[in-house]
Amino acid sequence: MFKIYNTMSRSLENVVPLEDNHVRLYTCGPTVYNYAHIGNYRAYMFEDLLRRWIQYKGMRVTQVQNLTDVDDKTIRGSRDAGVPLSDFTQTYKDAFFADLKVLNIEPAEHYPAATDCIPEMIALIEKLFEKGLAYKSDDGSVYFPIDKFPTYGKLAHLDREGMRAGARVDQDEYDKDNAADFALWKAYVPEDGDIVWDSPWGKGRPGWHIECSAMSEKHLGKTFDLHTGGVDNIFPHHEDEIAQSEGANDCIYSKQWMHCAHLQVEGKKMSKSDGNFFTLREILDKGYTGREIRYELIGTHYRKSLNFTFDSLNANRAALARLDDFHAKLQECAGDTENAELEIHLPEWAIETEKRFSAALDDDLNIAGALGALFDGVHEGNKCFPMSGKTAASVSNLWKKLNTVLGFLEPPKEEIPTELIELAEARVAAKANKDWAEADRLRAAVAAVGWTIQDTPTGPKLKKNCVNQSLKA
RNA sequence: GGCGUGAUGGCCGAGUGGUUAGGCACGGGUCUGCAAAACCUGUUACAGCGGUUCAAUUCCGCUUCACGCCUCCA
Repeated sequence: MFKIYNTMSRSLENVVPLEDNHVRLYTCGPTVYNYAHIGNYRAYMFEDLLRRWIQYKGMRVTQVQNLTDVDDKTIRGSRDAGVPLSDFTQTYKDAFFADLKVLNIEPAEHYPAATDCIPEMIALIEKLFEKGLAYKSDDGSVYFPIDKFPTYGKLAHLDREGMRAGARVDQDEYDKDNAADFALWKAYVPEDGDIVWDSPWGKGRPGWHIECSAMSEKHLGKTFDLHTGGVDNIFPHHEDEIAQSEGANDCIYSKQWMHCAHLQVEGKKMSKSDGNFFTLREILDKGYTGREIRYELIGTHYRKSLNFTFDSLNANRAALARLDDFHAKLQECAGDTENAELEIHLPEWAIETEKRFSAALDDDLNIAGALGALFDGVHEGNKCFPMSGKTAASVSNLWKKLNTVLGFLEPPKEEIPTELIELAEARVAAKANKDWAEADRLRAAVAAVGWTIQDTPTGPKLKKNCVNQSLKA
């Protein structure tokens, strides 16, 4: 049974879909005003592991991830760039999807953009008016009166006393009944330029929180199974979504909530002034691959803050190389063994590996435990080489199956340059003549262009070295 | 002020009331022309102080330290 830590109940709970065998999942997506940073991708990576694990358990997933393409930042960005909002955000939408590919994050089923769902948001706000859960202020904006929603604060576990009015907001600056009331609809201001929609309450644009309430309902219904995001979303964003949706629909919004901790870089909170702020692209430019970054981002339990460092990124290369080596040997032994009913040829240690792997991920996505099991399996498997074709092929099948969850087990295909193959062949000849000096010279020549020759019983093997080993921040 | 996390060996990181996590790095050995990889093997940790217990890194309390949230940041 798959157990997760539900932020709402603050306890471990089984994942049992409301609809038979179908998990409906809402994951808060990016605000497309810039290239997403690796902290963003930590969250999306956690959600990727989550959806892949649900599928591994034999359930179907419908995931919705919203794209916030209208808000203060996108409007400011498009104005500064002097391009229309839709052009401005399109650049970053495209970049986002390209990044997901690089990281091998499985696409969600729906990526609704806020600007495509304005009518749904307006309808939801109208409903809140009918229930007395919305009011228009003197500035023309529409707010949600949290005092009229008794359970406000149930997710964040904040009470009215805890939310000290004026703690960080000057009450006088607002035309709200209560400083903690949040905007459902923001009245038009000149800085918004041509970014404006008509509504029953006048021109303006939607507030941020209403977006997710409207889009989740559109694609997943009034009640769905799981809602996720970064811990910083717990309050106020998710709390406000609950107030809006449960206030309007009188039913539970999301049955369970999961939140991932933040990512730090070199032990500190990412910030531009500390020089440790990185977009995915910047890490790639330093010579790391999407696969290596995936391994780094997925490898720490989602509720623990992840310290992203270049040292650990470098260490990951060695770990991945160990996995790749095992994989390569497996392929070699499997050859083109036919694939029928290979499961029955799984050796005991492989069965044990799968068992431990599953038990770990079932336990609130204990990825470190799962990886421990995987590496133990590699260790056991390494002792068994050379394996029979059938055994290797069935272990290889298990490897593929585990990779549907991990997404980094298939090594990238490397084309070996023909001149290197020639060098390796020349070296075989030199070795046959016991001309060790020439053999070493040829090996050095291969090494000079970033490749390694490994002598094996079946001849030399060429492997590309990890690139840019010494790169640092 | 309120709410809430966490402190594990050189580094990263699981887990457990008494029995090997794992990865990286490092040392020794086997194999190899030499390497590489693999295998064998070594270093044996749970912030501090109390308490519960036959037994605590694991449960409870306190202390110290670090971190997060308390209005739009994943």
